[in-house]
Amino acid sequence: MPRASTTSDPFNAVAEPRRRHILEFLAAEERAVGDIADALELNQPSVSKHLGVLLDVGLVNARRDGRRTLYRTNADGLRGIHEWTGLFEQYWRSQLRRIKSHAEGRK
Amino acid sequence: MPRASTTSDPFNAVAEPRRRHILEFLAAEERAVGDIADALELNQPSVSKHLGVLLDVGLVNARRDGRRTLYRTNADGLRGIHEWTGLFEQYWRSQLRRIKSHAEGRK
DNA sequence: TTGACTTATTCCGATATAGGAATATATAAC
DNA sequence: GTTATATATTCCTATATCGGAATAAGTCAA
Repeated sequence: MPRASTTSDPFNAVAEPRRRHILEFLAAEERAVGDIADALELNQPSVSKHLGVLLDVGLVNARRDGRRTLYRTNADGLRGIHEWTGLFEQYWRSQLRRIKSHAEGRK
Repeated sequence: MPRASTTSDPFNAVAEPRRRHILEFLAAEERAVGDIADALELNQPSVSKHLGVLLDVGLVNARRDGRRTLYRTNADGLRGIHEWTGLFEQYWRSQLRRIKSHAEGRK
């Protein structure tokens, strides 16, 4: 079986670096496809395809404006990932404590 | 070009649901491969392969104990993802505020 | 309508999977 | 040594990608 579809969930969608760049670029304000392509130095079809994936999993919103389509990051779609990784925070914290106390020469 | 290698970075490694389950299972304490396979109802070779990926990107640590190999989640490897998604927290917060104030009938 | 502009879609090729089965390797027990 | 146990690796197949090029589709202007 191949890897799960990127359209299936946000974890897969953000596994692609260019899609992360797009999400960063669209976080603060909506942008047209061409502007994204220019800013990130990608081909227009490539941008449209990545946006399609992000749209499918709900990580961006789209709005038509004349002949342009304006996209913007839907940050709420990233909360699930943030919360999942947050489950491990206690562990990396305690590990840091161990390292720290060791460096300080304490048991 | 295909998707980036799963061994290249944690984002790709956690895109696979079974690997996320493994990380959860190994968060609190180290476990042997067979125990993981039993608990998550996976075949042993499948578990070994997933652990190999997680080990390559530094998301687990391994330790030999007789004929067993004990693995444990290295939570620190997940901090990068947590921090990246955290960049968007201000946006989902402000969106929640908008929704909330709208629901309360305020402008 | 015709043409310009913007975005979406299709077709293609190359490749990195993930699972299953079988096998190899390593360690312990007898 | 031989056997049993635990884990890693190899080989195979099916499939989901990603990028590039070309094209289609939607929208506006004259």
